[in-house]
Amino acid sequence: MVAQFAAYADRLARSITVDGSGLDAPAAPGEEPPAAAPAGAARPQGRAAGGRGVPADERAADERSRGRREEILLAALDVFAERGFRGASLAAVAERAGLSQQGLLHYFPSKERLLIGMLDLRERIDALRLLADGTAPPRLEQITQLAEYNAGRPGVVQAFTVLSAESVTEDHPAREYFVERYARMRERVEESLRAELGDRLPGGLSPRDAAALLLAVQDGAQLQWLLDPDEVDLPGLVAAFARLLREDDARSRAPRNPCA
Amino acid sequence: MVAQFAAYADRLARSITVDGSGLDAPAAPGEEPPAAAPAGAARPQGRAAGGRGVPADERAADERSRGRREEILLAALDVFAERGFRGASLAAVAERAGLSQQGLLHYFPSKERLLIGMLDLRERIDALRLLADGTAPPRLEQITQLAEYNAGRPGVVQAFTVLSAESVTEDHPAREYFVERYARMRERVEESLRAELGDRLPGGLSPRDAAALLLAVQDGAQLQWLLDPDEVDLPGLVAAFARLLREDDARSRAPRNPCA
DNA sequence: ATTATCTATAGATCTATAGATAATGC
DNA sequence: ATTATCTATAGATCTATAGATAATGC
Repeated sequence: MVAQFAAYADRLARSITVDGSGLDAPAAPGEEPPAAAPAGAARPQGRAAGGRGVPADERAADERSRGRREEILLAALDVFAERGFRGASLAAVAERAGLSQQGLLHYFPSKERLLIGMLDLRERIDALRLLADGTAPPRLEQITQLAEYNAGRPGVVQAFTVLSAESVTEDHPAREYFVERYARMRERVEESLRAELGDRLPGGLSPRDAAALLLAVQDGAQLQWLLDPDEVDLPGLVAAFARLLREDDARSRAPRNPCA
Repeated sequence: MVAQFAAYADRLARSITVDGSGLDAPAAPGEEPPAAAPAGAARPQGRAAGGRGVPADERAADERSRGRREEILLAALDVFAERGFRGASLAAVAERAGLSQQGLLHYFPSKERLLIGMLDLRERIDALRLLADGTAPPRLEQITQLAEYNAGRPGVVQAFTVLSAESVTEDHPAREYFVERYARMRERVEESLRAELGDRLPGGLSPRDAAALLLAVQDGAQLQWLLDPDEVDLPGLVAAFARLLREDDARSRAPRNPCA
């Protein structure tokens, strides 16, 4: 399943490099991933890879370099998803990206910087996705759709599930990233829920707690789904929780005693 | 925080070895953990460790060996919590347990077997805990209390958060364990919810989905709590979700149209 | 000159095996 | 004889540095 993601992400990254689009072109179902670069099949020296179809401009070298960097970052996402940060080796990422380990270190001076670079790229991709959805705070409906979207990208889900949990371990380079990411997301989701459902939620739940719960449900459901995709319906679970939050929206707004 | 757990677990393991009790003696708040065995401070050769206060019987050697094994397993839990399975070294576990790496391999012939052994021990401890609570299916209230209990044992929580996520990676020795653990827990919690709340839950939620969601909430909230304990109230979130499930328990049991 | 690569390698781990030594318990 | 340990070490990695080589673009 990781390979399937790689196919999508590969095209995605190319498009982002070129013009920042490509986010509306999900992988056609059943489409075969491109054959992975065979081990040792490094391209001819000096032949940069990123520029397919890019009009040459004054920053051609930059563009090429950026394309290569992103290829490496996508390989890193892939390998970190498969083995975690500690379990992945630079050599494995390099092989996936089709260059030598030392070639990789030319772009990212350390394994840690590679991880940070990969998380930054995902951040930019996600930001683009959100922009495409407009600038209004995301509605509950859209958050639910995210689970649907994620169910088609097991590689990304797996990378984030593995890395976020790993990040709580000692001296993990992504710890700060995840602490801030969750704080930011709690804020954002709280705001959305408040805008959409008001301050009064079922069970006397505060929008703040509901936000944390919604994120918790996503993460927890993803873990169960990764372990047993046939038994666990990821989008179904997230949608069910969303229904719970909306449940007596109508009822609680109705007068307490309809008979009076 | 891991050290704090170690203090508790140490005593716990001793008691379990001796008579299977000790589960009702949680660590006194503020109690200092015993100083960790300093590196290299191996005990005198041939002096087994597990038998403190154990009446000598015909299986004295077994008992001693079991005590030592459990000491090692508790060290393993500790180290795996801190670094994950892939990030932990046998030498680190051995040092924590106060023997050499090769001494450790005398008890567990491989790192994989050490992990399995550790998970098995937790399983047995949890089973004892459940037995102490009686044989009836756990009520929602008790499941909520579990979060409270867990909030005082960050080491165990961290070990399970890290290892369960890591287990979705390639060829991870705990994958099967976690697949089965979650399947089993979904069944058990579903049964409990059905017994307590019936088949009709808020939002048209099925007891099956509610069970998966409850586990997801626990795991997801634990992750956020591990990353930022000051910002995230673990037991509070789980209790809030439980309230959501019970929310219109009374209301939905009432006749649909109270005015008729 | 800069950029993209590579080969070679130092230095640190890491898992696991081999085989020795000492104490315990029949 | 069995059990608990240790020392020594093989063999495999793994990260990162040093320094060479080739192509590109001023």
